[in-house]
Amino acid sequence: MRGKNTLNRLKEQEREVRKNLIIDAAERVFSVKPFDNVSMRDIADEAGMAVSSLYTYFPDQQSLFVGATLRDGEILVKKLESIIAANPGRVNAGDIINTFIDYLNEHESYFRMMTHFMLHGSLAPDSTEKINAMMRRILDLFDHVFKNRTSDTNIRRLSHYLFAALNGILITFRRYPGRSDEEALRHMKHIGAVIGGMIQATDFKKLFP
Amino acid sequence: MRGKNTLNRLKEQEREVRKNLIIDAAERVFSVKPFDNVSMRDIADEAGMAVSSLYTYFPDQQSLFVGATLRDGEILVKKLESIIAANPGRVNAGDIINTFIDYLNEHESYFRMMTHFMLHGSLAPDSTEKINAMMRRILDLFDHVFKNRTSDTNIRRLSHYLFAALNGILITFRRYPGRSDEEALRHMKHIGAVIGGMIQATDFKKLFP
DNA sequence: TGTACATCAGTGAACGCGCGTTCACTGATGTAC
DNA sequence: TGTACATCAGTGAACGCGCGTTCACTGATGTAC
Repeated sequence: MRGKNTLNRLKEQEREVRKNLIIDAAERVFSVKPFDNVSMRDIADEAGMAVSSLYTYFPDQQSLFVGATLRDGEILVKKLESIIAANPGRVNAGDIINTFIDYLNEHESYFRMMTHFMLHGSLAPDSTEKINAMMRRILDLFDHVFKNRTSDTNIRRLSHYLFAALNGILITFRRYPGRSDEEALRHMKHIGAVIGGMIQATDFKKLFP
Repeated sequence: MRGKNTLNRLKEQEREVRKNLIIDAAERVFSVKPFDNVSMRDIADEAGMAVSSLYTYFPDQQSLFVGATLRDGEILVKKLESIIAANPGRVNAGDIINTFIDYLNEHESYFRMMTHFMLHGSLAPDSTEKINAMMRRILDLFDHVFKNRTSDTNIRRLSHYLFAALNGILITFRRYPGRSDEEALRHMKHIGAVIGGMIQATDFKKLFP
């Protein structure tokens, strides 16, 4: 019995490793092709396995895509948490903004999926719930930027603003035609700095009493 | 000769009318289905004609989609222009923001296409140029919000910020799960008001010298 | 006015293609005796 | 230790489907004489 459990546990771990390898491959494909054009065949090729093997680890395509989103989202949340933990009293807007931009710029997969889900809306109910839960966690972390600077209702609204504005920067300038990736990133950071500067300079208690 | 020209001119006008009817139908479909899932068959059905007839007016699907984008963009530009013309000295950020949000909220097609092109990037060169030209016109109009409030370089950067932030609002909250369309629009206006308020309150000369 | 012909918007069926997914099978590994 | 059997990740070929696009054709309208 005991031996059997150990074996099952090892098998389960092995399964997780494979799942992650598949997601790794998927992300490499995402960085090259538009999200909606990525096929199960593309991912299988990149992972060096047969298409049908993907279905051993993910019941269907959407599960694979959502799995990748959640894995990446988890990492982003951890990064934001560590920034906040480093300076809990006074969280710097610029640090949060730059971390967010860097992360979404690097992790094409996460960025593409988020916008994809936002634009399409239709998603299996439990997937929607998982993605929403993650968005709420990110908003909770954004709240720290505005803490003690205005009422609680306004804090959440400002986090929504920050989240929307950052998404907008990525979507609008990530693939700005005629610009290299480095130029695009630099430009996004500049615009991010505009947001950060305005947030730090604004007296929210006075502006939204 | 003269008669022939008149006939040709009438035919050309008739052609434009048909093109617009097709685009009207396409927009009705866009408002119901995700942009990437709209097929030529959908549009033909909605327009009440055979699929093959669409090709009498548009050489291919992308031309039809770009045609719709440009037509809608033109209307948005006109609206923004009239706001600016009404009060050229001191353009109110809130008016511009609300017009933009209302328009993109109503014209699903324009909104979806803009984000689609932004996310995919790959587009026939002359289509890219046309869409970019329109984006530049919109940015030029946004410039008026910041005119005389900072240096010219900063003005353009602020217009980029405003454009990105507004796109982000639409993409993030247009289809917020569990909210009705009216609630979503109200929320977007609220966040838009945050942006407008901050823009009006910020002393850009001091913040970005 | 009547007839033969030209034009051309619009049609319906068909095309090839890539997609997500399924399934009978393989073959390596572990287990039982 | 050797043999028969069970398990199961991984395979390759096939499935049905919806897509964008093409094309030979139709039929109404206009033109020439």
